[in-house]
Amino acid sequence: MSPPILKVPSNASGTNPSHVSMPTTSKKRLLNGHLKASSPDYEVQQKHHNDALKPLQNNSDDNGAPGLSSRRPVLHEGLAQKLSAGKNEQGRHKGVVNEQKKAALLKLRKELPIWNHERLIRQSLSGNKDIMLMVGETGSGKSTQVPQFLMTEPWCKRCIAITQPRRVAAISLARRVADEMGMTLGAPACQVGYSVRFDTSIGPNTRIKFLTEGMLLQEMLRDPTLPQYSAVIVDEVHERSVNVDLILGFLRNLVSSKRAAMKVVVMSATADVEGLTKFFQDGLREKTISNGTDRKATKVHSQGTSSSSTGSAKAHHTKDYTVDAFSDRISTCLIKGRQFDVKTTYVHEPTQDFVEEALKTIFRIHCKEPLPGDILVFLTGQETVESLQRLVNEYAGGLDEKTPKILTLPLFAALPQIAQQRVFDKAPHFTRKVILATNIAETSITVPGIRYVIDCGKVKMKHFRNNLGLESLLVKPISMSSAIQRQGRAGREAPGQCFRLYTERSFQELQKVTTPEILRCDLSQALLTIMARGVPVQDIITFPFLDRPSDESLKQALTQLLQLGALNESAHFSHTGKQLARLPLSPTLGRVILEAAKPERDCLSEIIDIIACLSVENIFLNIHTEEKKEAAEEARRSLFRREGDHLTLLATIRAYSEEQSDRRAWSDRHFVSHRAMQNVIDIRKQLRAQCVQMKLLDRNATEGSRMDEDTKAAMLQCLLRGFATNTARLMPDGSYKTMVGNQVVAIHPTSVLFGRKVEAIVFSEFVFTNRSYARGVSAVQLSWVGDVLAGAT
DNA sequence: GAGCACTGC
Repeated sequence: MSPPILKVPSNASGTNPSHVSMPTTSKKRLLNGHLKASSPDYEVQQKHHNDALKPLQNNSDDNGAPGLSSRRPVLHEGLAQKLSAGKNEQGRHKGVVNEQKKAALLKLRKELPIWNHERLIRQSLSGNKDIMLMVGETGSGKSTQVPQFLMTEPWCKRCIAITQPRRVAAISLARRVADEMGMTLGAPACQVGYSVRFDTSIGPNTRIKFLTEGMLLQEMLRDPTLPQYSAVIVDEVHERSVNVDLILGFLRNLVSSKRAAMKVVVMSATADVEGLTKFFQDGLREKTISNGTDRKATKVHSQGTSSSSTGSAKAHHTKDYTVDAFSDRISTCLIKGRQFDVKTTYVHEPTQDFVEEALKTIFRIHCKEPLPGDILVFLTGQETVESLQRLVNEYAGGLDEKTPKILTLPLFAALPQIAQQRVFDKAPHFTRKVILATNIAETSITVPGIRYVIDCGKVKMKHFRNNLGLESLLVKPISMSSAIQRQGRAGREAPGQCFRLYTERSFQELQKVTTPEILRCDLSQALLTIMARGVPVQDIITFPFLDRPSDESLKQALTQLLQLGALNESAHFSHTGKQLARLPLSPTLGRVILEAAKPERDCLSEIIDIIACLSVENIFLNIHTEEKKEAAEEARRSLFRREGDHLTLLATIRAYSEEQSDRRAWSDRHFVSHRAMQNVIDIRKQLRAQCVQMKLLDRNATEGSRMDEDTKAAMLQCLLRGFATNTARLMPDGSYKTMVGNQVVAIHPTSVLFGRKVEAIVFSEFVFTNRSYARGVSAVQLSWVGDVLAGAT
């Protein structure tokens, strides 16, 4: 196998590429065993980590997290070090470096707003005080300092867990805290570790463990009481992911049940403190009252009114709990952040076209305000980003020579990493950077150098419609907290300005906080998560949701789980349900896996490959230009299968796997996303391991390679079992109508079956834009659909 | 003949 070519990111602004040292990279590639190390994402990580001696200077968020997200696994420094030659000397050297780092960092730590609160924070969790709610504004240092304050407390005998919504944040926080403690992340002696999907660095001495929310939930599957931890710190709660809501519910039960000695810290940037306090007080109160009284009645009393209103829990709770005997077990802590003033202006009249308004505002700022000071524009999606970019570039051509130049930089998730990285490069001389971003810049990526923010006031958001059972993406007004978050991006390094492309009146009318995800998504996976961690079906109604989803959406999710067999006929959580919960997949995709493992189907290896493809974003690149479109069609022809998109995916992953020399070049040739394919390979590996562990797959089973007629039929029937309700039949007029609900649905133009007429189809995705579309489509026999529908109901 | 924000196991 010839080594892949190492691509050093090159760009016009002349960034020093010296952070990519060839020996290290080759070493990592050897250790990883395949092509991963040559991915540009890895280089980004290196760059940040080598900057450890000058922390908080760039790209560092509140947490010290690098701003750019990377999905690629990182190898542990400790392991790499052990395998390198002359390790003793290097180890000593490392020790000196560690001490130097530690000393340099201590100076910076002492300047953090949180530093003077150490005693108070320790006291807040001493004795019988179990819960602390902490509001720490951006830049307060809470994520890095609080675990270090607490780890030496007498009650802290075991590990401290601290959860993060994103992988990069967990990894870079761990690295930062290890540096502050003078340790080497990944070395056996290190007291700091992390755990994220596909990548773990935990040693025998780990005392502080950063992990993603999903990972903590995964650990609860083994033991819901989390006996390995003395404390759990839940960070970034204001983002209100489904997982964080579930974790808070479990932790409330845990603390109030007192089954385990457990301290809980809830941290947030803009928390609704009253709502959270009330939430945990209710838990403690409920437990006390339920001693000897009617448990059910108490539970209904304490949370029955929490309806699906979009606001926080605050609105429902009034005077009866304000003075509470349990409040001494809960403390609150407010830490000021480090934020410069941001002057905010509004438009006087509501605007029709925010792209045009943004264009005007950009040039108004550019011509009036001196350098330095880059502009960050918040837009809704790729399309608005690209059209504004065209406009700005067009107008920038007409600027006179005395005015600084403009460099426009797009920023959205679908953009290749190498292009995302450009927002971190220093602007060329006499040039102002204008970053055109989606919501990715609100939470995931912190762009340095921003003094001006332009906020269109809109966001693209997913909504789940219960009655139709489908999700759609809609452009919606942002919430007030989101507007404040965007505004704050202008004041990270110096006083800044924020231009809101909406009126002050519209701002006042915005929803206070963003509707939590749990109120607008399909709940089947969340319910599966809850039940697999020991909550019986009938107790779901009393699960402590911070915001309770509507009965209707709960019922819909239960119906879905019943159809998939996660609940048996007597509505108890079944063995199938337990198995589905162990798979890192949606319940429907999981069900397809379980079906494929049945002896009469016997196509698990093949199905795992297909499911791995379905659980990443599109593996085929979108083509924009006409000539490329033809080239892409030609190149992909060998991969297409007439049976439909699922077998096409299987053919693609197989061709990719068989490519031994240069998979990146293969991907480029076939207009396939190399990044997505690397992800597919990781997921396939994880799914195979999980299936082996669950005794569904033989350890020595070969990778999916069969494509005979019987296997093909078996695969499609497995897909049908998971997607029984995503089926449609051909009507005499040539349209397709769903078997359940009799709705018209069209095959999406990106499907290989587009324009074809087959008697019936099964599809893995249903999207609603201008009309209803089926995406991920395969042709099936009508009789099969009849069978599966009869069987499932 | 379409047009998809962002995470995570």
